[in-house]
Amino acid sequence: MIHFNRKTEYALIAMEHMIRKEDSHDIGASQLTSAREVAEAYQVPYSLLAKVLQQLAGRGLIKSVHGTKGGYILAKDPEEISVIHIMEIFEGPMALAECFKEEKITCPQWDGCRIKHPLSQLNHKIYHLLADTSVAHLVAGH
Amino acid sequence: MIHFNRKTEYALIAMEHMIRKEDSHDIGASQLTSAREVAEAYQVPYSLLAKVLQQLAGRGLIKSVHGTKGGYILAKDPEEISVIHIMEIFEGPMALAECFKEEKITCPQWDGCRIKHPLSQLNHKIYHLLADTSVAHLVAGH
DNA sequence: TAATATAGGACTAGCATGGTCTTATATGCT
DNA sequence: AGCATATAAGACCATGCTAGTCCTATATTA
Ligand code: SF4
Ligand code: SF4
Repeated sequence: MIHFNRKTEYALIAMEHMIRKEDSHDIGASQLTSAREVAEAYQVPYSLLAKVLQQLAGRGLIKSVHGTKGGYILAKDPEEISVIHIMEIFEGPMALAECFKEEKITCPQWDGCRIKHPLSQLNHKIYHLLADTSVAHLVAGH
Repeated sequence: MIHFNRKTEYALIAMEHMIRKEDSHDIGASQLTSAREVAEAYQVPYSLLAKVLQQLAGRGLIKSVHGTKGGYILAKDPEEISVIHIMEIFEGPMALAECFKEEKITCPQWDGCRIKHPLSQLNHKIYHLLADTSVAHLVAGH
């Protein structure tokens, strides 16, 4: 089926939260966002969210700060981060059909398959929809 | 992740096969297509394909003929059958996020969730891509 | 009556998802 | 120094879905 898994959604929720926080320009307020802060604000399981943020940090999308008063902060322009980028971190390469993401073809139907080319076109259209939507678009008013 | 499951692919393969057969206008050749014929032509597991075709017949997309020399034949204009229609038979309602297909909301994040509206827009765009692609489009040259 | 087709239910191995728990480490505050 | 709190990372697990098999019943033709 076509759907986001929870990790992707939690990542998007957290990113939206951090973008909005940055936009608010609250002088004095820390720009850092901790996993706990997001977990409590949106009722997301803390342990799982923590690892989601760790992965985002590992990919360089956000920067982490250790220790008390630590947390995360955006490391890139949110306009430059696409929804498909987040998705592929948590769900692997997007492919409507298995054969669209494989080096060596494992699908037994491949030889005789006559639908792979038209489906590949659909695949590209959906991919570009997701690639053309940045996480900044998720923030209301953007 | 965003992908078709095998049943959907097998259904699309079978539909494409039947459309092409109908287009060929072979006088004398039976227009009926058996599950075994498709299974052998595309190396699809017969038992599984049989049930896929049964479901398509149950939904009225194809008509079944019992007995020896029986099989299936298209019951509707393939231009009028969308890819999303086939998908939703085998994978349930399409929804990028769970909350897009529920009557009563079960997602714990729903109240505070700020990404559901922008994601819903994405959802509709993808849905219409799939709704605007008919199974007839899958046939080469269409 | 035998062969072959659809109809449909029961069952299962394997895998992905979504989650928890534990430990290690870094940092700020008193 | 010592504690509280933050990230980092791995092990572990319950549940549900996927993709498939197998078996039986029924309809039709030769
Ligand atoms: S070859 Fe055809 S059946 Fe196999 S994965 Fe690609 S599209 Fe699907
Ligand atoms: S409410 Fe938000 S988090 Fe919950 S399913 Fe909908 S989009 Fe996802």
